Amino acid sequence: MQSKPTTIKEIAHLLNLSISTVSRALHDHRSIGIATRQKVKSLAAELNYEPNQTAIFLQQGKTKTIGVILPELSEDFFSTAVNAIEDIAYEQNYTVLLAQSHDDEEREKQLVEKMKNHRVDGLLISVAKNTSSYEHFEQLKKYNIPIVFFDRIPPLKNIHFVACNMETGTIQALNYLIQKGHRAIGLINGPTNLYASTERRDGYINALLKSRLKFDPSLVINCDLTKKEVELAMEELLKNRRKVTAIVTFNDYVALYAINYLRNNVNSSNNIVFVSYSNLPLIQYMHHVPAASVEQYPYKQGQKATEILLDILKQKDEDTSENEAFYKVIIESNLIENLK
Amino acid sequence: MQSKPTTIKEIAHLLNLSISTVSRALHDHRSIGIATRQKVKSLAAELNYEPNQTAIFLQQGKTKTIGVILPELSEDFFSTAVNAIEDIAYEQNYTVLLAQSHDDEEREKQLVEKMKNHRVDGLLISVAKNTSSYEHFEQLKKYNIPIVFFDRIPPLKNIHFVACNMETGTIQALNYLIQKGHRAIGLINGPTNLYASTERRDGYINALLKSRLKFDPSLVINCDLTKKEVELAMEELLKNRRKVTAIVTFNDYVALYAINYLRNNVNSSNNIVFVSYSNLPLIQYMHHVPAASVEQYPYKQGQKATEILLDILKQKDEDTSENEAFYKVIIESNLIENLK
DNA sequence: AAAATGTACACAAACGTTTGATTTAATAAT
DNA sequence: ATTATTAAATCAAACGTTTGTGTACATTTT
Repeated sequence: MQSKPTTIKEIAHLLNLSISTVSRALHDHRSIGIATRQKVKSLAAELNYEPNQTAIFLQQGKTKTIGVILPELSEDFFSTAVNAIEDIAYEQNYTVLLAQSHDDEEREKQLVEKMKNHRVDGLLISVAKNTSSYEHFEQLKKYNIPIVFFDRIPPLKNIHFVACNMETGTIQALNYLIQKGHRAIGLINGPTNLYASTERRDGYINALLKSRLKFDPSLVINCDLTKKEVELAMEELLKNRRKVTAIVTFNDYVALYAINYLRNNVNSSNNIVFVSYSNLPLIQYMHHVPAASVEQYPYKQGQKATEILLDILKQKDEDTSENEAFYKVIIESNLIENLK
Repeated sequence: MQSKPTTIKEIAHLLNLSISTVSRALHDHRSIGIATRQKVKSLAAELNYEPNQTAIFLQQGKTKTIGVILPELSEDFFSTAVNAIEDIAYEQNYTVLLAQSHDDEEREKQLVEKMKNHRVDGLLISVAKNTSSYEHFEQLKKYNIPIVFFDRIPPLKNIHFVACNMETGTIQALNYLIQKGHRAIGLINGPTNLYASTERRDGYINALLKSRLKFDPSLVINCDLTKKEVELAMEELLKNRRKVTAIVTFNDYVALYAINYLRNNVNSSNNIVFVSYSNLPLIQYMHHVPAASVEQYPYKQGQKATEILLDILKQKDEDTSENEAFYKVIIESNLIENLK
């Protein structure tokens, strides 16, 4: 007995009513008599009627769906963010269409296309590491599909975004290390095209200058965050003419790679202090813990980004006026000491 | 210049062709002259035409979308599984609609409804911890929406599922411990209504019996996997008249809680050996590492489940015949020793 | 030269809704 | 008694596709 789902049409036919009457009855439209309303509703219930959303989507030009494109779901930061996104979306009766770019620009572009074709109402994006052209985002604007970028934001002018201010966190990190007496502090940074890398570098430099310490460019190394390049970076830092006593790493994964590299390749007397970003939940259980982490609040970022997007969508419903204000939310990062 | 998306209709009008001709031209239908095909295609490209999927969905009665409902995205096991699911879905040009039940039966039911209304082609579900009634799943069968359960499967007869055989892994774990000389081995298990709990318990008992050891029920404690209950379980195990020297824990999180409990509440001379499940990626960096973990292959499970679902969908397209075979895929778990 | 075949396109229905405009009948106002 | 008002329901268009059937014309077959 695998009946096709009941339609409004069948109900109409069964009750000798018009389709529109049934539709309105189900929506409690005042122009429908209370008696027929009841008749319709009870028959609908009996037949297990459920509105076909795809039809409604087509009719309304909205899908009550938001697309989410992010680099890697297996990264804790992003899965936590999606967690938040889904929570907020659920509260407001939206659904989440999820896809990962695997940090591949080409795939990212395809996904944007796909999301557009699916007619998502809006998009939440954290851009791929190596994305260097941004037309695929610009295009969506033409179709009036709002995007809110989070965490990894592209260098574009008129966009909505929520991100963490890594500079303040970095300054806190540097101050923390400087205060502990460290002078030769390395920075294993991310790819130069990421804004997050720029922020870390700026914070690094500014903190040094404010403490009247000299900035030594050879202590800052960019890498693509893979294990291999992190190890190369470590190699280079250890070769530096100054003895590096502390290292700031782009994120906890980089810290892991670096710490492991030390354990495996260097006489363990080498007691470098690490400060990292992200503050992964399991970090507190690690062998050699980074002394502190700059917390980036992934849940809060996901939450805020979603709230903004849903807000924009609501405004679009109400206003007709072109709203040209852009949400630019900065969440301040914070240094969190890891108690050992 | 926020033009509404181009439609097939506009193209038709612009070229003085019928809508159907344009549609067919874009699909390279052989009944359309090659000249018009070109004309249509180039104009479509020029106008940035993109088919409106919602219209196609309605027309075809399919959405090329699979729904995924799982308990907690922030759990590593599940985010890894989703990672796999999205990968496979992407390969086959499907999209993923994602939602989490937060282990709440009521929310799970609502989500199933929502997915049904969204007319997902199929569903991938890992059921909530405390789900105890299953009509919401049964209902979907009526509408011919296939479900493939993974990891947390309900006790129903005619269902598709892929799961890990925890019993063999558990037996391996017990044998490993027995061989190391342990005799009083505790088991901190999950809720009794989970099949996964039953499997662990069965494996636990069978391994003991095969080694001609007596099964002591007081060494097996069920809990709801929260930190609090895990600590209560530890308390109870430590109170046991026999001196527990090894503990098998339902998963790595439980192990974490238990190990931390020991660190904080007991004189550290207490050197209990832990064996756990899951094998989280960061486990190798932990302070006090479980000696071994039963790997459940979350990526493989997600992958397999998705492949099965897409397979079923493909069959539905081709055959009309009622296929009443049920996929029941068991992935063997494996004990993996954690080299310290 | 008539009939059969093939080519290139158009017509129109269908998918399941929502919604503005219209109709019908009953009721109230003048 | 006539007109205006209200209530209750219907009609029909629209959303953007796909697809079975129909048609006109040219080409081939006999």
